[in-house]
Formats: sequence, structure tokens, C-alpha cells
Amino acid sequence: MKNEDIIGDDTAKPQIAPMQLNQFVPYRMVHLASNISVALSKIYKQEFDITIAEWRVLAQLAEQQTLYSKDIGEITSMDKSKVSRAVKALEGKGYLLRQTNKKDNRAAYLFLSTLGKVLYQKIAPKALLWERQLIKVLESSEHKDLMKILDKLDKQVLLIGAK
Amino acid sequence: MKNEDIIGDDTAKPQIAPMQLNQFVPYRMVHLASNISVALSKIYKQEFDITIAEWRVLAQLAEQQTLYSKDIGEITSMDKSKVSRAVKALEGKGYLLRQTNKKDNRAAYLFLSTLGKVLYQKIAPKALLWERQLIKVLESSEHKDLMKILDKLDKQVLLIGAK
DNA sequence: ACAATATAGTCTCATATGAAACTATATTAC
DNA sequence: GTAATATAGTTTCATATGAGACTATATTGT
Repeated sequence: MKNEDIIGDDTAKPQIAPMQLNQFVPYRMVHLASNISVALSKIYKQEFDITIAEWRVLAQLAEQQTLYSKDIGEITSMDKSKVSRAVKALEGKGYLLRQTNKKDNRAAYLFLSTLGKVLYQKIAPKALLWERQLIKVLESSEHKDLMKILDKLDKQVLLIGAK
Repeated sequence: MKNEDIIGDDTAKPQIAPMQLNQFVPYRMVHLASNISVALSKIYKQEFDITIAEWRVLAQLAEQQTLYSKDIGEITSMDKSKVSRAVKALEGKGYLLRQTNKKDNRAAYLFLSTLGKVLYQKIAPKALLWERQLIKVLESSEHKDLMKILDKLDKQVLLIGAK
């Protein structure tokens, strides 16, 4: 369909429009992150049948050995419902174990089972490979710049976010 | 609670753990974007009672004058259900009008009502102010670097995403 | 012309989500 | 010690989501 067909030749839409949204950092970040998320979750879901939330819990536990659900929520910015569900799912699949803290019966510390560690060892290289393919379009200086910029923006969002 | 309480002193978790996830670009991007999204959507929701999806449609129409739902979906990477719902909501609130294309009765071109343009003129400055506060922690060279990096990563995700 | 295919947009359905209520336990104030 | 408050984690509930079915219309091939 040609633009001229929209209403009639006299009201055809402009061919060159100012694209302000494309210069708007929040939009650009959210848009890119969404595309990244969709692409990566395909690997997690199709190849390993876990969700992104589950992967985050798995990865945090692989890195930290043991954590409370509360810690994981704080580290990953996931709300406690989401963490609770991800933990339950991982436990159900045999990837994670929990043991009540005898000094505080409300809390249970979490850690990966052998199966969970094996899963992590299978997923992590795939995720890293995907990342490598993603960032290979960046100069190594750009990669460094990006990490620094992300650090700065992370802090600033926390600062102005609540406002 | 002290770490020593977790199991016993001999099994306390390591204090310094390797934080690989924090070096993982996809995780960092998604995490930051999520925080940005939550913060900004508060402005849209609390002050103007529109969702992010509605804001995106509004902004695209403000910039492009007239678009089909299909175009908006392609530009913003929103699926057609989401666009359909956002358009319906904006129409219901009187911010958007649609008119069937007489040359193709399946499609309707969309454009903002006067009320919609007024709303855009109210939201846009607030959004830009928020962005300014966000990016003021960046050097102007870093801002430029970021836009360039986002361009590159956008393209690369599209390229490797489907894989 | 007519059958087969493609497209724009809506709707349905199954799942995901977060806010807030809730349960159980722990801590603080008196 | 006990009442008031705080905390960890689960569940409920109302809403948001996207995949895909569906309707209506348009296009293509013969």
C-alpha cells in the first residue's frame, strides 16, 4: 500500500518525521533490553525449560553458594512473589535445596543441588557465548564504556526513581 | 542476622564471591531497563493515568502524525494484541481517532485528537526532564557513546536473536 | 471470475505478574 | 512476661500478557 492511499494525495503523511523517541534514552534502553530478554529466554526455555526468573536464582546461587530468598530478591530486584515461585519451581525440578535456619525458623537458606550445579554449568557457557556474539560488534573500549555507563545509570535510577 | 548463624561457623558463606552476573551485559541491560521502566511508568500512570504501551502509541502518533496499528507494532516491537489494546484504550479516553482507509477496509489510520496532542505536550516535557536527570551523571561523550552502542546492539540483537 | 493465499486487526485463552493479605516466627518496648 | 511491631516467605486476587484462533477484507494465480 502506498502512502498516497491513506486519505488521498493531499493528506499523505510526512516522509521524514522527527524521531524524538529514538533519542530518548529510557525508551532505547527498555526496547533493547526487551529484545535481548526475548532472545535469551528462548535459550533458557527451549533448551533447558527454565524461566528467566529461575535462571537468575540459579545463577545467583551458583555464584554465592547460599542465599535466602530475601537476599535474592534484593540482589536481582525481583519481588518476593516472583522469587518464591522461582525457588519453588527450581526445588520441584530438583535443582535447588532449602534448609530451615534453626536460629530463625521463618527463613530457609537455599543452595543448588548437584543437578542444579550441572544445569548451571550447561547454561552458563551458552549464555556467555550468546553475550559474546552480541558484544562482538563493540570495540573493547566501547564494552568498557558501556559497563561504566551502566554502573552510573544504575546508581542514578535508584536515586531519582522514587521521586 | 549474622552469616555465622546460617549453618554454623564452619560453613559460613564466602564473603567475597565472584559476581559474574554483574559483568553479564544482557543481565545488566535488562535489570537497568526494568528499573527505568518502573520509575517512568509511575509518572505516566500516577500523573496521567496511561500505561507505557499507551504512551508509546501516543508518542509515535505525535511524532508521525498518522500510522496504522501495524506500523506502530513494527516501530515499537509491541505485538499486535498489545497495540490493539493500547489503541482501544486511547480511543476510549478520547486521545486518539481512527478512520478506516477507504482503499483498504481492513486497516484504519490512527491520529491524535486535540486532547491527545495536549496530553502529549504535557507528558513529553516531564519525560524529558526525567531523562535529563538520569543522564546528567554521564559525560556528554558518554551520552554519545551510549547512543552509538545502543544502535550497534539493537542491530546485533536482531541479527542473532532468531538463531 | 474464482480459488488459494495473505493481511489488518480483534478476541480468546492459558499463563505471568505484582500488590497486598496472610501465616508463622522473631524482636522490641514496657 | 506479654503486647506491639517487624520480618520471611506463601498465597490470593485482580490485571497484564502474548500466542494463536478468528473475522473481514484484499491480493495473487490461473
